[in-house]
This record gives sequence, C-alpha cells and structure tokens, in this order.
Amino acid sequence: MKTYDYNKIDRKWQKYWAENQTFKADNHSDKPKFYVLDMFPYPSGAGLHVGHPLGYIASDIYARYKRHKGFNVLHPMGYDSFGLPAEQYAIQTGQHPAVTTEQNIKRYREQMDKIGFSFDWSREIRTSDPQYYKWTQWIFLQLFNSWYNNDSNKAESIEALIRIFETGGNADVNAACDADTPVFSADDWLAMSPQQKNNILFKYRLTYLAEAEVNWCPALGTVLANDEVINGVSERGGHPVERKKMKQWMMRITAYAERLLQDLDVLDWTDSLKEMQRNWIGKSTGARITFKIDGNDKTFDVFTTRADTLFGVTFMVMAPEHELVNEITTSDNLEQVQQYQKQAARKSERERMAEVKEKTGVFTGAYALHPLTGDKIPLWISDYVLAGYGTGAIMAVPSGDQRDYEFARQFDIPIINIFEGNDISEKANEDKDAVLTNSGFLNGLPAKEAIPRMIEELEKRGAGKAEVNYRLRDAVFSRQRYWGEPVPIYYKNGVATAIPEKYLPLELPEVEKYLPTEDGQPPLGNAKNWAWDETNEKIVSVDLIDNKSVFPIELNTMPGWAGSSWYFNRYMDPHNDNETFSKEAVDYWQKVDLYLGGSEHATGHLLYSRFWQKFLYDTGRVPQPEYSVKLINQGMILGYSAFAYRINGTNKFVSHGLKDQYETTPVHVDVNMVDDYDYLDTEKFKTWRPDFADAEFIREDGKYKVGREVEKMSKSKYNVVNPDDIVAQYGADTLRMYEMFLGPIEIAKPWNTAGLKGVHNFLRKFWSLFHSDGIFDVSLEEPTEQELRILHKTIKKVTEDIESFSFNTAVSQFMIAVNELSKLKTNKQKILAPLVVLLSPFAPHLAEDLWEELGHDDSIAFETYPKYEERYIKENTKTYPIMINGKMRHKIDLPTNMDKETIEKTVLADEKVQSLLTDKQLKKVIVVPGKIVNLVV
RNA sequence: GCCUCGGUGGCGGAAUUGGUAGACGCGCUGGAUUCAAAAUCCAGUUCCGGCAACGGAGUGUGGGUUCGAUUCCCACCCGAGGUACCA
Repeated sequence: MKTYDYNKIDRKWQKYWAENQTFKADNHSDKPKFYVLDMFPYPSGAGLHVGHPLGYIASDIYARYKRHKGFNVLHPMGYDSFGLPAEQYAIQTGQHPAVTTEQNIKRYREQMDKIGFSFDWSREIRTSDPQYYKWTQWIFLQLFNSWYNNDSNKAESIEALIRIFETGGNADVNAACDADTPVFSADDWLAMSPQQKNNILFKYRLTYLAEAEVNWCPALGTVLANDEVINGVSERGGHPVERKKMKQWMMRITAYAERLLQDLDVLDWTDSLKEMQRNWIGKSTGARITFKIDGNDKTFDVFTTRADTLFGVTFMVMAPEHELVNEITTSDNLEQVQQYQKQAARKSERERMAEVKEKTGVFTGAYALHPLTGDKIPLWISDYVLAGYGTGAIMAVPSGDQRDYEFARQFDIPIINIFEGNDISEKANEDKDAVLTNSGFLNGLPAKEAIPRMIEELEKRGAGKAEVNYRLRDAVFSRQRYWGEPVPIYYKNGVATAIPEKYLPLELPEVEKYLPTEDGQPPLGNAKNWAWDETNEKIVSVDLIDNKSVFPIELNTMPGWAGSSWYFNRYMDPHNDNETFSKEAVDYWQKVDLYLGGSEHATGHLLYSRFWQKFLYDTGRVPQPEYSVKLINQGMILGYSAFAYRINGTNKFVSHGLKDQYETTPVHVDVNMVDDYDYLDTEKFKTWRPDFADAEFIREDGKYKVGREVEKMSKSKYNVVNPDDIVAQYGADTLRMYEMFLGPIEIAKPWNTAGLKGVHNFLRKFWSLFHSDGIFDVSLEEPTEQELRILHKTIKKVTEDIESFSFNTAVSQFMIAVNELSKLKTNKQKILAPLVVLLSPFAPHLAEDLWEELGHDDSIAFETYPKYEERYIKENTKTYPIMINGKMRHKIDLPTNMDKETIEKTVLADEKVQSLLTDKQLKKVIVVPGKIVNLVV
C-alpha cells in the first residue's frame, strides 16, 4: 500500500526547484518588491545546528507567503566566512582556513538544501571571497578618506577638508574629531611637514590609527578577546594577560552616535532591542568640569551629569590608566600606586565592572582644587572608574552617588550632606528631586533647576561647560589575526597610505604559520610577499623593502563585523565587478523589508551595519539611511548540555545523583551520547576522547546519569544537534513545522525533540485526507456549511498568524482543522485545495506534491491564494460566562448582537442566576458585550 | 555589577492584551482493533478531596491597584542573551 513517502517527495521537489531556478529573483518586475533577509551564518566546523534553521524557516515561510501574495521576492543566502574558529583550527592542524571554510560551506549548503529553502542561490556571497572583500576594502578606503562635518551632519571627503585647512585653518571646522586636536591657522597648516599634516588628518578621518587598550598575552604573543580571558589568564594555556595600549585602526562610529540614536525612532524593531541600542549609545547630557591640580600647572577634566552636586565633592578618582597619574603621584605614594596599576592591568574590563562588592583604590598624594571654593580635594585612583568612558576621571560625591558613597566609607573619606532632610548614615541619595543644601548659591533648588545654574557659573569662571557625552566608543578595527580582510594600507616612511583603489582586492597572502611572529607581529608578519612596490604598483617580497619605493604593508586584518556591515546591499547586485552594487539595483530593492536574526547581535552587527549604511547614504551610494526598518529577533535555540562529573585528580566519573559525595569537576559530554532519559552511553564515552579511554564509572542503579544545563549551542560545549537526522527520519516538512511549533520565534528555548511525532502525524493525516487506500482520491462534491466554516476559520487564523509572525499558533490551527476534517472524513476538493496553498509555505514539499495531483488549478484555490469569507466565521450566539465577584459560576448562551441592557435583563431573569443570588444582595452588574457578565454582591 | 528578555500542568507552549487559565502537541492512564506487538482510532489527564454532582487551591515569591490580575504597579528570587577582539 502506498503511504506518505516524505523522503521521496522531498527529493523530487528539491530537485525540481533547483533545476527550474524557481526562486531566482529578477531586478526588474511589474510586481511590488519584497526583500526578506536572514543574518548569514558563520560556517562553523560543527555544521548547521538546529538553531540556525529556526530563523531561516520563519523567513522562508514569510518569503513563500509573500510570493503567493503577488510580490517579487528577494530571499538570498550567503556566508560570513571570515572568523576566528577557522583560524584556530588552522593553527592546530596547519590546514589553510580557506580549505576548511570551503568544506564547511559545502556542508552547510547540503544541510540547507535538505530543508527546502526558497533561497535564490544565484546571489550567494561569501565575505572571504576576494571578489566580495575587494569592496569591503573599498568601503574601508572611503571611510579612510572621509571626515564627519557636524554642521552639514554628514560625512565629507578629506580632500575638501584639506582645502578648508589651506584657506582657513581649522578654527571654523565643526567636525567629529579627536579631543586633543590643536587649533591651527591656514599658515600653520601650510608650514607643517607632510608627517605633521598626516597626523592632523588622522584626527579627522573616519578610520584612523590610535592607541587603544587591548588584552595582551605576552606568552601567546597575541591579543585576546575579553571572552578569552578568565581571571586574568588566557583561556588557552592559562598564561597571564595584561591591559596594554597598542596602535590600532579605529572606526569613528561616535561621529554617528546622535543619528544612530535618533533614527531608532523610525525603526520597526522590538522596543527591547531599541532600548538596548539606546543604552549602548548611552547619551547623557551633563557638564565637563575642569579641575586644577594643587602645586602643578596641569589641569584635568571630569564629566558629570550632576554638576549641581559640585559642593558635595570630597574626593576625586582617576582611572588607574589615566595619563596624569604617573605625573602627579607623590614619591611617598608611588610604590602603592604602581602596584595598584599593575593589579588593575591584570583585570579585564568586564571583571572590573563585575567586582564592585568591595571598592579598592589608593591615594596618589596629590590634591585637586575645587573650582568654586578652592578647597583641596584628595585625588585617588580606583578601578571602578574606567579609562574608556567620559574623561577617565570623576568628581566623587558620596552623598549623591552610591558607588562614591561606598568608596568613601571604605576609606574613611568625609561625606558632605548636600540634600535637605537627607540621612547619609546608610546610603547615598540619588533622587533627582531632592533639594540642595550646603551648596552656596544652589541652596533650595532641585537638580533640574540647579544644573543649568551651576553650568552657567562654571562657564563664567572658565571652569566648565555643558557637554553631551556618549557611552558609545569608537570601534577598534584591527585584529592581530590571519583569517580576515587585509587592510589596504602601506606604510610610507611611517605614514599610513592607501593602496590605490584600482589594485583592490588586496588579497590575503600565503603564510607558513598562522600564529603571531616570534617578535609579536600579527600572523601576516610571516608572509614573504607582503610589501608594496610604489613605482611598479604591485605586491613584492618583504626582502625588497627599502622604504624608498618599496614599503611594508599593514599586518593587521579587519574584524569579523567588517564584511557583515554591508552584505545586505551586495545581494542586490552580487556579481558586479565595477562597483559595490549598481545604483539601478539599489534603487529597485531600496532596503531589506524583513530582516531576521538573533538578538545576540543587538549591540554588535546591528549597530555597526547601521553605521556603515549611514556612511554609504552620506556618500550617495544607497537611497535609505536605514537598511532594515522591520526586524524580527529570533530567539536562540539553546543547547541542552550534558555533564559527567570527574572526581578531582582521578579518571573516575560519578553519576549525577551521587556527585555530592565527592569533590568533582563537571566535564561537558557530547549530547549525542546521551539518551532521552539522561543516561550516558559509557562505551561511546570511552572511545570519544583518548584521555577517557580508561575512564571508570560510579553508577546509580547500574546506569550513569548525566547532569543537564541549558546553554548557548556551541561546538565547544558539545551540545550541538544537527537537523539532518530529523530530516532523514521524518522529512523536511516535519522539521520545518516542528521548529515553528516549538514556540514563538522570538523567545529563546532549549532544543528538545519531544513532540516531533505530533507534527509528523499531522502531515500524515493531511496526506491521508487526499488518499484512500493509498490512491489519490478527492471528491468534487459541494462542501457543507460545517466544512466551509472549518476552512474559512483556518484561513483567517493562519493568515493573521503569519502576518504577526505567530507561526507556532498557525501550526496549531492547521492541526485543529485537520482533526475536524478527519472526523468528518472530508475529501472535498473545494475544501482541500485552498488548504494546500495555505499550508505550502510551511510544508512546501508535501504541498507541491498534492498541488500537482490536484492539477495546478488556481481556480479551486480561490485563484492562487485563499481568502476567507466573513459569513462562514460569524457565530450567531456567544456563551457568556456569568461571574459573581469575578469568579465563574454559570454560563448562558446569548445572541451576539444583543445590547447591554437586554443582556443584563436576560441574565438576571435566568433561574440559575436567581438561585445563585438568593441570600445575597446585588450591588452592581458589569456587562462587557461579547465577553462577560459579572455580578457584584 | 550594568543593559535586555523570560519564569504558566510531568514536558514544549496557548490565552482575542484587564474578563471562562491550561488551546494545540508530547507524555501518561484506560478502552477498541490484534494471536501478539507496532501503527491507528476513541475517552480521560493542573493539583488536593470526592464514586459522582461538586468544593477548595492554583500562572517563580511577597505585597498593592481592581467587581475581576498570567496580564498593570512595587520589592525580591531564579534562568537566558549581551557587556565592545566569539559570531
């Protein structure tokens, strides 16, 4: 007997779609356009896991739905193929990252093909492809050759800036530039050496070189991410790590801070995501106040949002890295200060922010002078002040700020109470409505009125001014890595110089080793051919460097986010060799209409890409200042990690239930060795890794039970589940519908396969409606009212659910419909055909197959897309719950069109209601038409 | 620590946004079918008490607003993501 052969159906239609290029999008069409985009994946060695398809399936459903609705849909896919894991694998195995990346991409493609996505593969892009990164480098050079004009509020060319300098110096230039940019006249400018001019220009360029703090690991000779630093030592090898300043390429994203903030208002993103970006940009309006140092000519600035609390300052704190610390520290305190600096350098930024339970710090021996009273204020250093935020120094007001309060208590620094009726014995008063006292001319005022008065006073004395400060920092754009885009820059006598655009792409050179060089240079320092011959304009051997016509090329590469900051535009015109993308293509597609991706990118990719888009907008390359107005954040599918418990110092593992009897360390075990009941296959475990070959087990009831924990799905946690097995066992349509059924797309949830069977059963039942004894068999009879009701209710609900991205409830709705139709044994074409079309975005393989058997007749499916009819959905009666004091006590069926008064009368006349009301006094009747009747007694 | 989100049966999750909590699915229990099993179908399934009708409790915890709170407000606990070089 013929059955629902999903594997055969999957293969048939996947082949058909590929051969017919069914989903190829055209850049010309009479139909309205719609661009559905997924965040492209990093092709990891672990393969595509079940979390990736969650978003891709959702976007695919929407893309297919939109095609049915008559749109010209662009739905592309590609790979973010530069990244650290491929490089680390290369370091371990010597395999070229390009080779492993290619293998991984092949694997990803096979896996995706099995799920039946409607991607236009003719537009595939890879960020590691020279034909792609050629244009990433090109954009880098455009940024390098631009500055941000705060008056016109956009990026402009550096050539134009030079002309301004030549005629009028920089006094009238209102630019986003470094804080230490000196003021010069046109004559000054003309008198400068090329080197000096270059240094000035770097203070304006949108990509520039600067000293930035990094986690430097001397033993590994490399820079580490905060993630890779644990308790001050490297994750790999446990070597000490220190904070160190290094020359880095930077991106002046802060120039765009205000626009990035303002334009959030036009984005149709979740409020939470916008809030996250808002907080990340962190605009605060306040004041910059300048303090003199006692017995020194130097001054330093602090930023504060509460200038009104200036009279409450009893000490000052500088970040340990602050440039003045070494200069002002008195000899008595030098040793302590230096020791503290060393200690702070060992902590990562995150650790410093996390460890605030007990404040630490040391006194420098120096004093600042209060700008109004002239009082001497002790100057401390502490790691709760971060060098990277504000000015790297604060004025501490212990009565008004909790952190300052704790610090003062810790070190017995006096606290001046500056708020009326305030008790400072327990904590600081951070209430902005509190009224000031002990504050001279500000007495009796709340913060709102006092702040402008204080700023006015400071401006009068030249000791401060109003200032807007952003938490957002310029982005470090250098990576001491191999597997990334080379930076198209060479160093001509120390001056960073652009490699001319026409020689792009500057292709990654071959190296023998992917590790840093012995003298601590980035991996590209190992390249033999990595020098620029300026005369002949080509890449030559480093042996030829003479610094006359042959110069060294930049050794840093670009970060992972470079390639992903503009790829969405490249899909519009992916094979263009002459430019990033044609004006024609971008004018047609404009922007992404629906973007789907994880919320873990909230303050990374989603901010950087907005920044690049705005820059491209300023330079006229794109017509929209935002590329993705509508964004859906799919929640991550989390892994369900499994742990075995190794008894410390042994190779014995104790079962989860007994682990408390021993001193143990949990070890991640591969979830594929664990069954549904959390029992570990100990034999597999022994062969899994060589060091476990002679492992012994302490079991409970003869079995070894693992511990479980929900974590991010990642190869290193051995909790990755691949979708292939599910596709093979149940078919692609089951996987697609199950992932949607799992829960709302935007919520993070752990992967589990319980329930797969239910979705699979649904598809089998649906297939069965069309078949009797395995033979296709549908009836041409007219449907009954009851059948039409089921159909139209389903169309209404599913359509609404798709439009609102509630794919989980849409799947439930299908299940309800099929259950009801099964009970009626419906096999009528006029009911089933529209359902096939409706189901096709979810289960395209099965739907295509049934549609073929139905004869591709659009007229039986309400002409290509089913629409519901209101008359089949309207109910004539409504069951009203009758409540007494909010508790449900009775139900009464009433006509839906009955008005409020009649409902009340009818209900009160009801026998059961009257019996319920005996011995009770009715106080009020609340009638909510269509909803409830509540009797208050 | 800070920012953002979440917490509902044995499990994944519904709930028209202040109006019958637990839709749909899994699992479990009983039944039909079968020599038997699988598969399928039917019924039941929040917990406690009761043969039942029914009664009581119940949406992380503690308070509050309201005729009525999973939903709104306050405080707290727990979990997840991000925290600037993972992508």
